[in-house]
Amino acid sequence: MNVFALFRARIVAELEALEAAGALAPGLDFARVSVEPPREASHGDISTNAAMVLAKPAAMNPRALAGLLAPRLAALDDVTEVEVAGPGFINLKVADRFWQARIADILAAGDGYGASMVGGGRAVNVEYVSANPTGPLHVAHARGAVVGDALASLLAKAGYKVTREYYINDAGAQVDVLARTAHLRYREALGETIAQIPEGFYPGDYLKDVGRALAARDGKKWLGRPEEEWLTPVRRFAVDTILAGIRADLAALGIHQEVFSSERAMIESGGVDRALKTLEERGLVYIGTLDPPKGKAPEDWEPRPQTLFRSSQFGDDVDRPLKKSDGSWTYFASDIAYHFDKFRRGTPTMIDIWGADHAGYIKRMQAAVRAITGGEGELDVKICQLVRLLREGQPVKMSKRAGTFVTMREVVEEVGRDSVRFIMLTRKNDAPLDFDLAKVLEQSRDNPVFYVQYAHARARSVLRNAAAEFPGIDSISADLHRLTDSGEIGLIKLMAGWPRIVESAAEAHEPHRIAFYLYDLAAAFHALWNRGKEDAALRFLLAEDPGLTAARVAMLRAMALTIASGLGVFGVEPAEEMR
RNA sequence: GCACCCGUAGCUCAGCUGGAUAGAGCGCUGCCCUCCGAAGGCAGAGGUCGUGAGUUCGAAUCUCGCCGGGUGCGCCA
Repeated sequence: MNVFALFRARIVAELEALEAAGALAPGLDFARVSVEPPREASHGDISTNAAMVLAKPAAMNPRALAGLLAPRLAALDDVTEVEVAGPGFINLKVADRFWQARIADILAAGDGYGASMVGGGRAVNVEYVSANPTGPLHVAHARGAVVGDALASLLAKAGYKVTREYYINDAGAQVDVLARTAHLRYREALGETIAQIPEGFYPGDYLKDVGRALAARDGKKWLGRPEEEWLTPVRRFAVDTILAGIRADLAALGIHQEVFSSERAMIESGGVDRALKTLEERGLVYIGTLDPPKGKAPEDWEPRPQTLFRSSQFGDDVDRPLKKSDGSWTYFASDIAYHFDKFRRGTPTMIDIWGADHAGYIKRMQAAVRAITGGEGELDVKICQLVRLLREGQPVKMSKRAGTFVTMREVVEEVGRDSVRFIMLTRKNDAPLDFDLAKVLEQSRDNPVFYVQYAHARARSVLRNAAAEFPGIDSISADLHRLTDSGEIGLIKLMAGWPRIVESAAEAHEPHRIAFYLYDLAAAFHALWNRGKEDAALRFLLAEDPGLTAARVAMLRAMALTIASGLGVFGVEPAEEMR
């Protein structure tokens, strides 16, 4: 239950009653009425801007309107105090008994606590990673992988019907380069000496394995044969092999996408022709010549007529080419077809997770989606900025050219998948991220992974002690009204805010908010714990007061469940104890 | 040249889609371990939210112009 949504409904009901009574002008739009926790705790538990946003349309002074509404809100169940503050805020204080009762809700919901139906079962497609099948995943891919996966889980928790998808770019020139390199390594595996990998080939050692595997499967079948004969089968073999490795890398991070879409398969089944025909029917395709990019004109620039898409009609800066000068489709063309395909599969809402270098591509893709779906489809693109890999504050050297880049797998093996997943979500997706391999293993408040896990482990530790020292303790039927300390009520209020966090983070497509929420929740819990050191009456387990102990055990169970629920969205296993 | 992203405490970053006196961590200063895990906690100092206008009851948040940093810019994907 989102308590703010609950109170919003109650407040709107009172506004409607005022309308019915003729105290307010009829036909007011309540859409802008928000009900939120005030930033300052001293302002109460719940705050609404209703009087301020309705003042103008109601032709009233905001404070006068607030004066009309406030007494009605004061009469609501569980409301103990109402004040009109500042320019017209109405602040409510809510009775402890209301908060105490939330513990029972959380225990009933279990680690699914926070699940919501705001998504209404609407279909969403989240496409992420989609790295070229030309090599193993490296750390930068891990960010997109984790962000996409967590966003998908978050949307599912908020009541959307989510498809997790990976787009295989197996049709471009890069997979031909892959095939040629694999063939070279294959010759090497069969005894030829390859002095140096030529320019324009993939230098990474990982392709030696592909060459050996091909030799093992096909023997000398492709030796001394012209490229036309082996290119297609070798390419297929190499792509399949690399892709299997990528899937294994993703599995090591705990990521399992249910749909893997092949660009090549889509092209071969006529998907691009179908999509372009649709655009043509809408009159959005023409032959034209583009201006050279200003300031950075390529040396070999010469104007050429091309098949263009009128993306500028849909918010893009210029029209974009659909065909290369040799008449073949551009990547953009197949990407349009791919998004059209996702749309036709029944997901008008699409989210793509892209790397930083693709930022300049967003406008044209969104333009294309709007155009080809007749405005029914919607594309949101989340850009994941670079990950700077550090160790003790010093940059870890990476060089993709040399083929010695740091793979995702190495990082997962060094620090563990849970740490990788959590750290990747501690920044907004569009902010660069520092990932310090030493810090994530540090046991200090400075390391959010540890800090949040520690809170969970501490709570579980107390619960284990409770089971040992109070056999048969019954936290389910505990008298929750015994939880009256301000720290306890404060912790419960934070826990009660979790469903709202889920809903707002899901709607904003911002899973990182959960990381900050969990950190705040952990901080409140650690603070409460420490107060038990100064004041023995605040310790959770009290031999002389089994009733209060039972209530506190219920609260701790709820705390652990809330953290587990949040970590669940991240795909992180909550720790039972720290080692 | 154009487009997109970013500019918040000495450093690293939050800021709930426009709300009230802008918040954390690190670092600095001073405290709290006979006691459920001190791997933690409490308190203090530290800010013209890059800058100048605009929009309105109200701007770190929205709009426009500058300044600074990053990324990208037909026939790569």
